[in-house]
Amino acid sequence: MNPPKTTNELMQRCQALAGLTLGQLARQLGAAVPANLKKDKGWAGQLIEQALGASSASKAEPDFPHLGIELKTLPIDQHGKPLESTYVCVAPLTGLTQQRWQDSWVCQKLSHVLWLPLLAERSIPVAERVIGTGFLWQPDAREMQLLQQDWEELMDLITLGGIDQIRGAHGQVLQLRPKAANSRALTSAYGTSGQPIKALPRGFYLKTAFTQQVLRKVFC
DNA sequence: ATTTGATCATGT
DNA sequence: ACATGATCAAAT
Repeated sequence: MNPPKTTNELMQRCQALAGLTLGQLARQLGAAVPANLKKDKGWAGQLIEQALGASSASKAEPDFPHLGIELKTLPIDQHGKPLESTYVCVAPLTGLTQQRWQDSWVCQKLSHVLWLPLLAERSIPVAERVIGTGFLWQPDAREMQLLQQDWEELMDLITLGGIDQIRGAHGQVLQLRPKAANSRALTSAYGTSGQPIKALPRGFYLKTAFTQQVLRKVFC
């Protein structure tokens, strides 16, 4: 699929997907549907990227560079409640330490998101899971402030060497969790005295309560 | 090893 | 029941 040239074109393609099951979409694209997502956790997201013409899979860029839009699927239950926290990006444990919030990876990624809800209760077979109505979102002033607050708190802990004290429970809307192949993976970080150490790579995630509010604003 | 896409599955 | 911590696959 070629990349959409305009936001309008992107949203039209998105509309065309609403109501389809993953099985129907996979058949259109000639893709096989896995029996479960245990070993294909990103399958649905990548299928939808392909359907919409996202051009930068596996690159550190927005999904639609020309439009500056990031695509995120959002697994929900039948009541519209997010089933999972939403992965945003990896956390820089070294390097860009004096970064301002406005320049941060998190802020840039979240500044323009195309959310695509996906009815994905685990009791529903993968092929029968239904694609919802996608919508464009930009954080309002209140949401932006909550995100910035949590980001600054977490970045302080990282730069002050508190990486191994950070747990998922930190932060109101944004949390820091492991993001690695397994718990033995290591990357560079700062220790409690500022010395270089090796630590488990982390990523930023949006908590479900936050994404639920985003959905409510749009559908209520 | 990193960054993309996330969901799994156990502990609380 | 739910969130936290752990994990899987592909591309680079």
